[in-house]
Amino acid sequence: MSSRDALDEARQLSQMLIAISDRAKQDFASIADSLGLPVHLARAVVLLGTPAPMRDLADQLACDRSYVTSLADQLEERDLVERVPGEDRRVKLLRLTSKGAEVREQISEAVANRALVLRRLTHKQRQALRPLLEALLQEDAAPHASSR
Amino acid sequence: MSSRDALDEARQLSQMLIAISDRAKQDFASIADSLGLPVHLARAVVLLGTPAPMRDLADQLACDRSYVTSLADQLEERDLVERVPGEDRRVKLLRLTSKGAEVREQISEAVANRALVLRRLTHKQRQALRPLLEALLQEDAAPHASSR
DNA sequence: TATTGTTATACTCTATAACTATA
DNA sequence: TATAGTTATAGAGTATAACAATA
Repeated sequence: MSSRDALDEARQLSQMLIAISDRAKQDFASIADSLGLPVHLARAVVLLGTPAPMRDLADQLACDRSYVTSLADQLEERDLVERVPGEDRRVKLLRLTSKGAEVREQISEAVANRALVLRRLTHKQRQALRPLLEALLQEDAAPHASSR
Repeated sequence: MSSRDALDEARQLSQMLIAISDRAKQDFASIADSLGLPVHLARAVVLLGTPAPMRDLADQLACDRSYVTSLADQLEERDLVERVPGEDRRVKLLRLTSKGAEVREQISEAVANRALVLRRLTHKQRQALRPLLEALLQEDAAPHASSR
């Protein structure tokens, strides 16, 4: 019975967390949209605060290198990014153009301003929230003998 | 300056929330996978706790009716769901078969057991978390004159 | 006329495999 | 031989549009 309650509580909290993050993603999508960008391009722009090898971007986006090629093509078409040669001559870095940097600034500011955590929580509540989120994000420790 | 800090804090917290929900989704995906189900079918099974018109499922999944047709086909192939006629003769209800109900029970239990909120938080922490999440999920109230 | 579910079709996002140029 | 980026192609997931049956 109390175990059942715990499971229900877990389900509820999990669903709330997912709903919250879905909202945050919607917010991001609508910001990207207001700038005329598909979400995946906006994400890439945000990640390119500093010029990076295409390979690194693939790692950060957890996607294939070939997909980064297509992202880079789209970003170049929009004049947001340019490919610049790396030291290792196999490598190409993606670097924001000045327009790209401007767009990145706009996204970044809009995201922060619309953030649910700012609109809905007081400073004190945010302070209370952080350690809870940190606990949730702990890496799986050396698994207990019993689990799994 | 303190405004800048607030924006950084907002970014951090938002990213943490998204990371947490991504994990929860990964967990769900791996549960679905362990039962041999694609995620979208597992989600549908979870939603079908009680028989529902295909139209309702489309609303809950926020997808097109035509896509529900294809979900229903796949679920029927696996003998998890059957189409039963509704009162309104245009309507078909999706109802879990006994196998479907069993699978639903398995998913539900696995989800709750693996839930990060149970694995990482104490009871007290969960109690502290809930009101914060509730605040984050408040509907947008009558917008302030200033906003937007 | 409007709505439910279906069918056929097409699109978007992303991956895989094979290729090139370097290392 | 292994790695970075590219190309061509294919797949999964989902939508759109037109349709039949019913309301």
